[in-house]
Amino acid sequence: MFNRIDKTNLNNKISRQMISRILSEKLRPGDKLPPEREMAEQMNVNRNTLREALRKLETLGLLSVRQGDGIYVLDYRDSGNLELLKHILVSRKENTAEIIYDVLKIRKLVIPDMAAAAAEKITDDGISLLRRINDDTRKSISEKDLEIHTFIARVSGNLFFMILLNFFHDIFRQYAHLYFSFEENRNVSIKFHKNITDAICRKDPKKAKNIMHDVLVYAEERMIDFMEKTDE
Amino acid sequence: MFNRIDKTNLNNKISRQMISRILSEKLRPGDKLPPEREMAEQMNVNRNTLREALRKLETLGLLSVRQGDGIYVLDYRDSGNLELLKHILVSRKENTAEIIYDVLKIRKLVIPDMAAAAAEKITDDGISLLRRINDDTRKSISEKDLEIHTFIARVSGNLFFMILLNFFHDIFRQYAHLYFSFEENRNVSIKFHKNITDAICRKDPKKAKNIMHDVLVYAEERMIDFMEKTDE
DNA sequence: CTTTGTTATTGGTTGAACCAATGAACCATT
DNA sequence: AATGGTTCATTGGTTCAACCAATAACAAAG
Repeated sequence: MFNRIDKTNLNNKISRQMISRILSEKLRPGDKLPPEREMAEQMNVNRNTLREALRKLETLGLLSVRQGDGIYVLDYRDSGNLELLKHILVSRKENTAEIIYDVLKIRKLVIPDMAAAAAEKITDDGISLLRRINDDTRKSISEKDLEIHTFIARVSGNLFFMILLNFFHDIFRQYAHLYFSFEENRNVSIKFHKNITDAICRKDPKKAKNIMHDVLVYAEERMIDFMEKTDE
Repeated sequence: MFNRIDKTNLNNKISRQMISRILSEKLRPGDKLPPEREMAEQMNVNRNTLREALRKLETLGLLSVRQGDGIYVLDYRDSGNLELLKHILVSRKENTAEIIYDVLKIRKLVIPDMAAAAAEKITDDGISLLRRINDDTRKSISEKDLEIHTFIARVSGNLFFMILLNFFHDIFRQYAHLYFSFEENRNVSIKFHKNITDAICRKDPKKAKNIMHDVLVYAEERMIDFMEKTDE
């Protein structure tokens, strides 16, 4: 009904401005920023507030802050992290599609093996839990999909899988509603939930991997359809 | 001769302490932290300094900070990112080996496809550049190895590959010196550099992928040897 | 030319004050 | 009873001014 009011904090605005300066290459790797006191004055904010923003950029791998020396811009291709990739997707509208394709490609590469690992490691308790999640009829398909994937990630026992899955969910969250609004996609998911649950509970890594791979290929195709349509 | 003096910044120490409290589950997901003023007093640091640390934890996906309400601990399995994984590896010594295995597994899954993508996308300019890097005799094998991988990542054109490669380098940096101290490993790398360069320059994605996969399997085995030895 | 000391610059930390969002309690209207 | 309005204490957000500490650049000494 109503749009969300933008209540982002000041230090958030500062960091977003600086990130966009770096991603748009107005600030280039190796560049030395003005002293904190000077930058704060230029932006008309307090130095402490600016420093909180700097700490964030530092954590994102965009800046190197050296006491007594100064603040330098890093090459995000060398030091950037996944958190940064999210920022790029919301700030740079031009290459969105290209980056999404790249992310889809790696998702297709990684997540099937996550399902295989889960099928290898699942315990009897895990099996009954997974079946219960799958049989639960109260939740929407979209919610159930998220829940099943998250559960599989945890069963895989590999923290790296969990982190990557979270990342993919963050990236594709905005498209989920669109995707599940089509009945055909919903039906594919219902079938997928049943099949992947069976494969994992039967401890069949190969089958789990194949099932996961197939559904990702399907989702990728739908995704590309969306992107091409919104391009027009 | 002398040990390095710990010159880490105060806000760094604060964030490390808080991270370790969360990872050791003294602070659990959903827990509400004391007010900033109170925490600052407990730690005997200034509130502004504490806030810089909080900003970092927030960026790492460990905390949710809400004005007027309070600060809450998030479940890092839901919201953590790769940067956090590095922190875990330096702070939690117990599961180091387990996490390293997990990382090795995903590296083996992803990086071969990066080589394949590079072989598909490389241009004539790229080919001559890669050959020049490979023929350069001034650099150490370790340096050249890093340079070749980084170049392949850039040629792949996939920012996600670059970020993951950086992550892997960060993780394994400390082991690189040990690895390249063995002549056998150095010889494997020399051969690998030659072969992967040839495959990519001949635009043979399949071969590039296989070569990359094989060398990662070899490195993984050596890595596991190291880990088992240091365990004893 | 190298080493050592000095100094200006720049990030790091501090304390106190005030602003702004939130939630809880209470009240008034319906 | 249920809903909306008001108030207030709590808590994060921002600002200001001052001082501490690391670094680089330069000068001085050898």
